[in-house]
Amino acid sequence: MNSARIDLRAIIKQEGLRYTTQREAVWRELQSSDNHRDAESIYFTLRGRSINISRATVYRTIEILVKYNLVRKLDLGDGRSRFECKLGSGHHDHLICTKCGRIDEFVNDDVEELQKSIAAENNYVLSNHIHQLFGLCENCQNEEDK
Amino acid sequence: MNSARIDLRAIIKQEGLRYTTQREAVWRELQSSDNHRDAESIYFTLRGRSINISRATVYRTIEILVKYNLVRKLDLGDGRSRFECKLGSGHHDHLICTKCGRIDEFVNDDVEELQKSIAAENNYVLSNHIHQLFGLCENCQNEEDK
DNA sequence: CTCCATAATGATAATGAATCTCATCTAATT
DNA sequence: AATTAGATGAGATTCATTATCATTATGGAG
Repeated sequence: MNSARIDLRAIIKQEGLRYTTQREAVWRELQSSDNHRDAESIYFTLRGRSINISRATVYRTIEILVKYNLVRKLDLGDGRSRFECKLGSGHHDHLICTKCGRIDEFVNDDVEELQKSIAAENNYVLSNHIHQLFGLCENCQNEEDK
Repeated sequence: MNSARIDLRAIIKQEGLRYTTQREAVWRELQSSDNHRDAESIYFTLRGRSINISRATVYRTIEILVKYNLVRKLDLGDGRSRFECKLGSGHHDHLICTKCGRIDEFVNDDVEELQKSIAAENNYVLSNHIHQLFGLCENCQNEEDK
């Protein structure tokens, strides 16, 4: 895998933007931590590490990372956006436990193929999709039994 | 199809709730109009018909309709919830044009089956899902050519 | 290395959807 | 018609996110 710092710096520079400590910090945080992080969590983690950053800058930086396809924005239905680094893992969709909030990822090529035919049948040119399965994860099913 | 007014009144009564003009109006509006309505649009439509109603009541009524499975809540990714009447159409998912906002519906049993196996493989008990395909509709593809 | 234009930041105000509060109103039973 | 608990409306509140704008700092020029 490429060094992420170099990747971002290159892109940032190429666009005539400036490579700042805040932008680097957000990008590192998104790479090093679990996926499905929300902006608030990133904000507090960085503040906790004595990195000067504001919420606005967290959002602004994520916006850039999304724009340059380094980060994917997720809407898991709980009112806040989640973000995941796109390096190091291919496309996947999500299973979400409605009880404990656990998030699992899945990949299914058959579904992807069907999406293409559905789009074709309806004369759409597909750009992306949201596919989320909600239910009870294994642990929470067992909890229900008690 | 059953008379909707009777349906709602019956459910409302059965639950010890009260059948009000506001609740009837929201329900009628959701039935008679296109799907994918948002709360604000319902609010203004009803106000435009000289029906006394507040935003809060629109939201409260929709909450009841969703609870009793008469209405489905949709999140189409534009920051506000949409609602569609569940009478008169079976389960379906959505194709959304990213340019003009057009919304089409699709049904695909193969995908539904695959969702079940994906859930099973991951030891989830499925309760619902979100499946949305984003892209350019036929009209907007043609616009691009010009 | 210093200067400097201007991009980026931070504090805070603003926005917008959705919910909550509470005084007032009204459905519906007696 | 009286009663009472549920329902409503106006407005306040919340929460995530975006906009504003004065201040700061990056990075190329000299």
